[in-house]
Amino acid sequence: MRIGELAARAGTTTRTLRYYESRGLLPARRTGNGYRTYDESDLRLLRQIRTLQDFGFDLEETRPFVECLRAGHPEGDSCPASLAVYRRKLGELDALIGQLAGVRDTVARQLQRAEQARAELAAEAEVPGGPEPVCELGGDPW
Amino acid sequence: MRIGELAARAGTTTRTLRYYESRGLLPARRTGNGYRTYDESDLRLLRQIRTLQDFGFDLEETRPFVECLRAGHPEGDSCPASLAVYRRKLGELDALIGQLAGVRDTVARQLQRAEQARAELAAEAEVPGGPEPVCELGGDPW
DNA sequence: CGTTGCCTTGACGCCGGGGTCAAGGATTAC
DNA sequence: GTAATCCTTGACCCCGGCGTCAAGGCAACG
Repeated sequence: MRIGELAARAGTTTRTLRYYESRGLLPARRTGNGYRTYDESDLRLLRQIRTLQDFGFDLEETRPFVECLRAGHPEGDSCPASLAVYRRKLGELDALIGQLAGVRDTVARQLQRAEQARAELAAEAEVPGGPEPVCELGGDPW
Repeated sequence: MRIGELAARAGTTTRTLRYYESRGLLPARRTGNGYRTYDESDLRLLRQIRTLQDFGFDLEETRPFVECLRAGHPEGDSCPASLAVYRRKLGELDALIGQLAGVRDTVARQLQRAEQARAELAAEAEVPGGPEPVCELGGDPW
């Protein structure tokens, strides 16, 4: 099969395939006229790459999986190098998620605070000298 | 104060300040010799920008906060436009965190599966024809 | 006077993962 | 024959947020 068909079957573009080839990730055989030609096993490699890319793996991080498949293993993650990438990625994801969760909470608190401040200003403007801010720690109002 | 001092006091670089100015975010007055000159209020604006940037806000997203401060409000988030950015960012963060959590779980499962497969292969190789895989649903082994 | 150290503008580089021409060759279809 | 698709390589573009020169001006110190 030629590049256009492979691209279509993997749901990507010819440009992407040539890019992968330029990175040494998915080399192609050539026919007499210089056209790239691929077979079903290339489609498997490509699908492996795409799956990992969709997970947010860098292109370089897919390389161990591709090489594992090319070495004849049944799955791209049948090799230690692939497992190592999984583990590293898990760590990165945990770190990133934790960091984002921290930011999320900070932003949520800032929003709360700012909304509260605006509400107080609005109330004060509506009834100038009107309802005092309630003291939530109050005992009996003398 | 001049650009170098402002940069130092905000923990950033002169290049960054010129970049912000080129984006219209932090314009500078000029002295007679063409040097940029800033005052304390500029430092406040800059700190606001930097804080939000550290949270992962795009530069454009800091603009409402800066304009809010420049309009004389006590805080950068004292204006509705800033609150809108907060809310939008919260949504984005939640979506992103959820997505990353999904990927994290998928990767974790893949890792588990792949490790399990390797362990089974190793066991089989160690005692060829040895311990059969246990059938967890078994009744009596006839 | 020279040296050092700040400042100015302008312009290119980087990173990842390709998109998007451009100019030309090969094959197939009619 | 020629039109329509494919294919080839090469090269520039994009994004955001700056880093990093380059070439030259202004100020202060000794």
